[in-house]
Amino acid sequence: MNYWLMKSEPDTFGIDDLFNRPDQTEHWDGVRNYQARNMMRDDMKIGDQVFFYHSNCDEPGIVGIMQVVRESYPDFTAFDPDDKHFDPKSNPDKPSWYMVDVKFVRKLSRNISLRELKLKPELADLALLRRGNRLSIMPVNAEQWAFILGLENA
DNA sequence: GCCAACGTTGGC
DNA sequence: GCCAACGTTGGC
Repeated sequence: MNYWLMKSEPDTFGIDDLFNRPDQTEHWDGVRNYQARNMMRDDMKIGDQVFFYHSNCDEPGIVGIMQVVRESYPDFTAFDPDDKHFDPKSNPDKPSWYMVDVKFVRKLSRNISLRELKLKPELADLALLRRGNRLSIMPVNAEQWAFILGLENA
């Protein structure tokens, strides 16, 4: 099983929005970066666990856990001229962009903030903390996953 | 293929 | 609002 971290701005789509979705499930559309797309398309498998990260907000950090419940399929929002993430170069015959479905697992008992994560030498290699990394989807290894969960009740 | 200009992300 | 760090675009 693989572990991931996915970013979203809570003003647009936060952990509570996922919680309130029918079946507590949503497609993760709008990813328009090739590296992130490749991870979703090729590597994200059903059952993979994902940290939900709130970005661009008062206290950026990890707020919950979700899991992959559907593997990659074309991101149809790329075909819709009225959609914010419309991409004229993508079409149903040859889609450029893919997405997965994720399901709410649980909220963390507290927000494990970016500020806190940065203080931990154990997380020096976490992709989220690497200089200049703006990817919206990043891998987390098993050790990092366990360490971060260990912070929850610390 | 190079690279300058531009747009976006996202922490602060 | 600022700005660093990219990724993308397009002229050449």
